[in-house]
Amino acid sequence: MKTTQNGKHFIVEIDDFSLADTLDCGQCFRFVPQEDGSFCGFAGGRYLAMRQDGNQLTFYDTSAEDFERHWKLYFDFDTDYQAIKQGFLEDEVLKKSCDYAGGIRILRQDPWETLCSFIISQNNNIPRIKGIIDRLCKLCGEQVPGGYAFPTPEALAAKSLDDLSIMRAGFRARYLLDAAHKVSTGKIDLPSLYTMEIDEARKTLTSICGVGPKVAECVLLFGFHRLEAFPVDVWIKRAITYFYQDGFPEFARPYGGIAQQYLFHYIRNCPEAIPDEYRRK
DNA sequence: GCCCAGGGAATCG
DNA sequence: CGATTCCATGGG
Repeated sequence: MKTTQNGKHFIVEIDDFSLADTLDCGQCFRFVPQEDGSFCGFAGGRYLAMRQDGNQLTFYDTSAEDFERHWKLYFDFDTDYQAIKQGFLEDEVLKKSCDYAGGIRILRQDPWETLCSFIISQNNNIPRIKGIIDRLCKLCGEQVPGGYAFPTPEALAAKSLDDLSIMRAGFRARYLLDAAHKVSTGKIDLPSLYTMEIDEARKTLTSICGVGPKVAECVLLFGFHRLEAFPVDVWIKRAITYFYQDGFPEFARPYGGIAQQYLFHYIRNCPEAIPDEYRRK
C-alpha cells in the first residue's frame, strides 16, 4: 500500500479492493454514491468524501494523520485479505465468490451504530434502511461538519416512542429504545464484547429486544470485527442447502464472516450461481 | 406451530 | 398500471 499527500487530498494505492462493493454491500448505511462516482458519508461521527480510480483511492480533504488515525483502521487496511482469500481457494464455490466479490473489506464500524443499524435492517431493504437511519441522525444526532453524527445511546434513550415516529421505522422503533436504555444505563457494556467469548457475546446481544441470531451475528461481524461471526439469512440458507449439504467448510470457519460476505454477493448478483428452484421457497 | 405487525422496494402479471 | 412478494423478530 503506497500513500501520498496531494495538496488537501490523501492518495492511497491498493490492490484487491473495491470501494463501491465495500460501501454498498449492506454492511454500512451512511455512505451515498454520487453522480461523479465518488462516495460521501459518515463514519465514527466523521464526514468523508472519497473516490476510487483503478487501484487509486482519493480521500478528499484528508491529512496523513487523519488517514492513519481513522480511515486506515476503518477500511481494515491493516488486515491481509490476500492471505485470507488464499485459504478460501481450496473450495470451488468460495473461489468463485472471491473472484466475484473479493474486493469487499469488513469495515471496523462503531459497535453502537452497528447495533442500531442492524436492528433497523431486520425484515427490511437497503434503501429504506438508509432512509430510516438518516432520519434518526437528524432527529437526535449531534451536528457535525457535513451533516449529523449517529446519535449517542443517551440521546436516543431520551426520546419517546412518539418522538421516534417520524423515523418511520415501524415496529423496530421500540427495539431501538430497548437497546438505548440497556446501553446508556450500563446494563450492557458494548466494549467488553470485543474480547468476550463469542457465545457469551451472542447471548448478551440477543438479550436486547429485537436482536435475534441474524442481527447478533451482523453486529459481531460488522461492529466488533469478529470475523468468525456468520450471519445466516435466507440467501445464505439457500446457498448452504444447495452447495453445502454437509455444512459450511470447517477450514473457512475462522474467517467465516468474510466468506459469507463474498458468497452472499456472488449468489445475490449471479443468477446462474444457484438454480431458480432454490432461489425462492 | 401459526400468523401477524409496519413499511417501502423489487418483481410479477 | 395494480398486485404480490420479500424480509427477522417477538408476541398473541
